[in-house]
Amino acid sequence: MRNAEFDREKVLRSAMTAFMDKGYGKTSMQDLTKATGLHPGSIYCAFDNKRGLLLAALAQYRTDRSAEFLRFFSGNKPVLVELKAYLDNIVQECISCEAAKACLLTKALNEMAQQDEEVQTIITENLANWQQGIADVLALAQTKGELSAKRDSQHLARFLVMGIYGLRTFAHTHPKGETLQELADQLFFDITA
Amino acid sequence: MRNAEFDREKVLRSAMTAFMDKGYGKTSMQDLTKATGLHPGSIYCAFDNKRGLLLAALAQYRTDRSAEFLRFFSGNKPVLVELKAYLDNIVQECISCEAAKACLLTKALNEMAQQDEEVQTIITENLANWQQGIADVLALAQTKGELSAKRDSQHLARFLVMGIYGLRTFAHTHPKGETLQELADQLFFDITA
DNA sequence: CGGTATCTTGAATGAACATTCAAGATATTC
DNA sequence: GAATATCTTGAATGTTCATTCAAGATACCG
Repeated sequence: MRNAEFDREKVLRSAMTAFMDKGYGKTSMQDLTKATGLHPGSIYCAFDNKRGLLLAALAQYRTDRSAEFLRFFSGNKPVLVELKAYLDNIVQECISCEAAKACLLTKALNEMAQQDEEVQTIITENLANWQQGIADVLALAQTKGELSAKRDSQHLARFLVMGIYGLRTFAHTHPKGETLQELADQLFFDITA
Repeated sequence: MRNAEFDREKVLRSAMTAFMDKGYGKTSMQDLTKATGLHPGSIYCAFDNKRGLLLAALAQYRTDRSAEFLRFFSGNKPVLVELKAYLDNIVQECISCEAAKACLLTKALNEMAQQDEEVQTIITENLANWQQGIADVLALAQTKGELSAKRDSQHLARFLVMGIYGLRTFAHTHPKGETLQELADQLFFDITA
């Protein structure tokens, strides 16, 4: 008997980064062996193939992002304050990482659209899950009286999610930080005012 | 002497569609010969290589989109009515085409980010040009008194463009038409109210 | 109508790639 | 410490792809 030597989470996070840098298609197996430190045989043993590694990386991404979400919405501060911090963090991500690294889900979604139905389904479910998280947060803000209950929280969540998608695409064309922050502020205002 | 036999515009539009369907990387030369009806040699003769064909297709896309823009903003109706029709048309595009086909520029931008600086520059310029077109339209609406001049037209244009980017990404996850229309309506309201 | 410049054709080329697999290494068990 | 089950290694494999090029076809000119 003998156990695998590599740290699965570390490997998956390296793979995530590689996929976010170049996209799935242009990330070669050689890139992945360099990024993960694993040899081809090990990758095929552990994840079946390149696509399997993508699926595993997507699962890890979901886990990591969920944990991050819970950290931001711990309930220690007013919901809207937490939401503002969450948005500001997204802006920082867009500025600091080289733009492309913004979100594995949307990056892969753009690339895989109409090509790999299973991957697309997984990504769509993850994004729907995230959107529901946002809707729950907004509904909580409404019951706490921080946010007007006039507009449906699901409706607001859809608009906010759309805005965040747009913000990330906008960041590709406009690496200037202040513009992104201004847009995020406007988005927050339109949702909460 | 002898002239080329193919119709350049038709060829470029076929190439555009092919690139929008599969993305640049996954569109093989075989796909392109099938889509354009040209043999490899002819493509290389006319456009140097696959990348040259992409550049030519991007130029054609810009031309086509500019013409479409002018058609929508001809000045026959109130600016805001024209703008609403323009947005509704984008929604229809997202619904009817298989989502991926939404916009060659953003699709290519997502794919090429951090990889082909020249292509990225061309795309960014095209998008900036489009954004300025929107800003001009909004400024016109302000001088005509259709739109409050309280918010800067450049600021409004950025927000609208961000929204449209987001709408297109949202369409990938949510092919349902009414949701997209609702989002577009909300976006129009937030800009004009 | 013949000559020629240019275009078209599609098989050939070489590079890059995902994947496989047999040999080597090493932890665990008895 | 020997046996063995499992993991690691990385060169080999076969495929796919962008690109080339020489032969063939065709329009234009004199």
